[in-house]
Amino acid sequence: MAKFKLDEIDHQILDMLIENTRVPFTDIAKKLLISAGTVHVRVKKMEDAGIIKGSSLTLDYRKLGYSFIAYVGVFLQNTSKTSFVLERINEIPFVTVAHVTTGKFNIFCKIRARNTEHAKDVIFMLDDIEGVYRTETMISLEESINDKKRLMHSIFNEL
Amino acid sequence: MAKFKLDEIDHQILDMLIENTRVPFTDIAKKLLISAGTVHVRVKKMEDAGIIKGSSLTLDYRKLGYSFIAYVGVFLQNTSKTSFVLERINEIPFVTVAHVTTGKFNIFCKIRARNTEHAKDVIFMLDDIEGVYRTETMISLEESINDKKRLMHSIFNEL
DNA sequence: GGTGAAACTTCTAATAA
DNA sequence: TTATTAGAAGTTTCACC
Repeated sequence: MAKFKLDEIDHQILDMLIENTRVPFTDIAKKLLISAGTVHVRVKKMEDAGIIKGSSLTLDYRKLGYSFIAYVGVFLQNTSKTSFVLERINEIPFVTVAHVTTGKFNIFCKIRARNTEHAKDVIFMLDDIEGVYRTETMISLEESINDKKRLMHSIFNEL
Repeated sequence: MAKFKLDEIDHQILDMLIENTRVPFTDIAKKLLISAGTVHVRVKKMEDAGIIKGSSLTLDYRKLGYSFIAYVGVFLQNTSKTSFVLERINEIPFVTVAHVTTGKFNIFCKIRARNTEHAKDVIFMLDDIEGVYRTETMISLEESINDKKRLMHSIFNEL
């Protein structure tokens, strides 16, 4: 995968958009002392290059009644069943992220649920999938860090 | 935490914005057969209520040269050191997420790095934090699922 | 590459229903 | 609560640096 070259202006644009995707290009232009047209062209270029894959809202799931987060490690009976199991996992909407991993687990999921009762149901669904040997759950007591922006800064400073 | 009431219109608006935060309100209005002003008022209401916490770009970190993802479980010598350790972890920009957890680990992190070499450095930084007993790493071979929208649909259908 | 201005589109807030 | 509307603001294109 080729590393795309971004210059300082691109970095600054991404930096502002990462914090708020709806910040007007005219504001970005003003801050960076360039024209709004330039911002537009550069954003488009980054979209075309696939650097910017999309944008999404950050919602407060607690306020929607979903305050439970857990990570669930999945052990398979046999790694050849990985894609089958992933397909089944994909049918459970409360699993928001899943990775195939090396190390302790074969598959590693993040789940979101209303409460412990509901989480239990979700974990049982995972346990019940054919090919799953057992699971191990880590309940999140607190999401302490969640920071895209800091990473971005490091990436910028290194490039 | 009170559960905020969203009606079908709100759901649909969120649904469209989750996929693309820059979709014009006029487009949303057209699709839902309401006025753009109404879309505006409803989005503002959801922002004021804190349901919508913000928006962010989805970037392709691989294209930026960061294709390595791992989860790292941290064992502490003593849980009383949790907040101290979290502060130190927070100084490592390549740790993008951290949760305090029950279960196997005391703290659970997600890291992003350029490659295995770089990941090793990051993990060593975690290991070196005072109060950290040891760590356990799970390397992501493949991010198979990452879907906010599906969760949103379930939340909508349940409310 | 970038600019600046024109043409076009969207947003927003006030008013009315 | 929702719709309309009109002025303000933002986006996008393009001829020209």
